[in-house]
Amino acid sequence: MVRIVDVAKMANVSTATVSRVISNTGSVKSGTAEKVLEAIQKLNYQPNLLARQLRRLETKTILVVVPDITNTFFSNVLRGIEAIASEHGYQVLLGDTENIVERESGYLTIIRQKKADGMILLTARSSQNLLEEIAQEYPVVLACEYIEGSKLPTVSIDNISSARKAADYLIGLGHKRIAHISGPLGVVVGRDRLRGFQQAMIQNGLTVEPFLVQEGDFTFESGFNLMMKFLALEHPPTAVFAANDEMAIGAVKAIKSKRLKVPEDISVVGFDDIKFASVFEPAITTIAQPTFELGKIAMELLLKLMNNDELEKKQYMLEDKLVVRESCKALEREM
Amino acid sequence: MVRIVDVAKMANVSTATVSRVISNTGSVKSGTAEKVLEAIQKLNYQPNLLARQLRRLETKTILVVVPDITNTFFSNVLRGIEAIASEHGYQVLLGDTENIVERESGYLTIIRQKKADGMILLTARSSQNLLEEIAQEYPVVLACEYIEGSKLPTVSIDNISSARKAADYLIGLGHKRIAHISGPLGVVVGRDRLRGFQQAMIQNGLTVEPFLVQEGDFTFESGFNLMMKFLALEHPPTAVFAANDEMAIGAVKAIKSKRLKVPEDISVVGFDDIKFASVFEPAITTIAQPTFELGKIAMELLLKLMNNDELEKKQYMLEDKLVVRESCKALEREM
DNA sequence: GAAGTTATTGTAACCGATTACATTTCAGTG
DNA sequence: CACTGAAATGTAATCGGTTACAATAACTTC
Repeated sequence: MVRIVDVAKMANVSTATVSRVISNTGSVKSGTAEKVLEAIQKLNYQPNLLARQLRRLETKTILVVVPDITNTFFSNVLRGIEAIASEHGYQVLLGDTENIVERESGYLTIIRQKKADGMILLTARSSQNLLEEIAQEYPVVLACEYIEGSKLPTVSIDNISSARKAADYLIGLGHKRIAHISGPLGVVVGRDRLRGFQQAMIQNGLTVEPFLVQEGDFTFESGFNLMMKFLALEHPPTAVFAANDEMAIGAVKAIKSKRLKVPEDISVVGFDDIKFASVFEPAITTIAQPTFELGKIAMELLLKLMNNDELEKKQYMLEDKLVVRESCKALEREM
Repeated sequence: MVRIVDVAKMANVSTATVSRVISNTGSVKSGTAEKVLEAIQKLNYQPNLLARQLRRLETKTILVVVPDITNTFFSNVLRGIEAIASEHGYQVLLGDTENIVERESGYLTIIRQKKADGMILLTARSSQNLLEEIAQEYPVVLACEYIEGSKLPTVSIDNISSARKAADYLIGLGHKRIAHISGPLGVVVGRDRLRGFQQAMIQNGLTVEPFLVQEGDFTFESGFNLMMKFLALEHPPTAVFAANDEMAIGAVKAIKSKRLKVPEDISVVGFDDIKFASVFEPAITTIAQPTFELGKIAMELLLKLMNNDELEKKQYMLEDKLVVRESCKALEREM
């Protein structure tokens, strides 16, 4: 391995000078700099980052914890994060919890071990205490999911109002028996989207039938299975709001498996606007979150935290929008 | 920040003893160990990994470079890698090139800077020389894509024979005018799948019409656009083999946009078996690669390389299989 | 109880860079 | 030409652990 001393020796200078040339700090005569650069070239020298980082006590790495990297929603947020990160010379270490809660806390220790300068959580399901404790000491930003009553810096959409928007849309189309396939209720987004759904129903004078709210786990399969439950009813709902697109697509598949049609027989609304939502047939009407933007702002926030800059604002709520496609239809007949 | 000396002081021992307790090496009296552990607890001490790694000259981190993390094919391979990696105490640093070739070489320097002990490339599009040079000095494993004539440790399927298998299937169904939407021909997988297609055609006495082979770039959009070109022909092909599922789905969408049906009017075969291939309608007939397994074996290979173990075998070819679903149909009438 | 082992603990060098501080070089000035 | 201040360079401490080696303690054996 080529070390800085090897370069120094070859160029006939001290390691300090080499270091100065590399990092472009301090003053070095142009002649000397040339000699050094030449030696670096010749030896194909690459500074050992571990050593540098140890000395500077920073890693120029941030950790991003994702619940499911397979989901394009998260990978798109990730891209927003990466764009800003690399702009500022930061590398992104990815942690995929695969929806296993325990893995999350595993990743929390990475930051305590100084393998990363900060972290962005796209999932926050582990104990709030642990999280707040870590956030006291290290720069942490929550994106997409937030924790009620917590003062952690957060970037997200307003899941309650978004869900309300989705339900309002169905109600506006004349639907009255509307079912909801929720996300896991142990997770804030799951609860919030349910709450938004309930608010919309109540505000419009509709009742939320307990059986028409079923708890899913954000997977395609759960969407399929829960929809099958609804379909087994004597009077199935005329519309379904699923808490994410994967479950919405699962629901559509279930409906089709019963030889019913979407949207003619049953309308379906999803959430997230994953890539596939527009490709699927029928194309899924859904709530689009500004994924890239979410990632971008989260990273910018984290940069400020790591710099100890003053934050004008700690919680950001971004605008989502309802993307109307083909999976919903106005209710004509009574069921 | 709590350092090892703080623990040592509190427990009234030397740093060496503390270190021994932490890493469970050497002998320490159980009484002393207890004192140390207590101090660690009390101070909430976490060893600084940078320092440890610098001393040990290892990072316990591997780098995985992916062309597109949004593609479930790659994220599934990644899961295989992660499973084995974490089993052995390794962390996975993810690099997403977003299909930009230059980014790949950017990631290559990470390993030279000792930020990772080894790397697995799920894409190998940059200069072969650079790659071989790096591989001389550092542990590198290629997965999914391989480089012709290179002696790098590789795990992949046999793209040529797989593509032949796909084409043979269409030929077996009676198709004669078969088109191919290839991957980028600058990439080995792209070339190999094309070659397999050509071999199958020729072996079955069919001609490969030049216009019926179009070069795509693995995106949904390119599949759509190229299929539109085929559809503009006076005699469109009766079957299409796309070099990946995204393009296959794009092709199906194009076909449907012309009010034609899959598979009744045109049969389509994809490649990779991404999650969505089975959900899409019609469900796409495709070549399934053992993704998890690919990742697993790649990581096992890398572990051996990093350990300087003898490799019994450097190139692994895994079995793929043709998954027959709904997107193909036997040709009945002549077109 | 002395000699010989073995178990336990401590001291200090080391990993490879960065950087505060010290020293040398050099240009400019009176 | 001596003097001054700035520029260029060097020396050595430092980051926070690990570990080779040295020193000490504890235990056997005769």
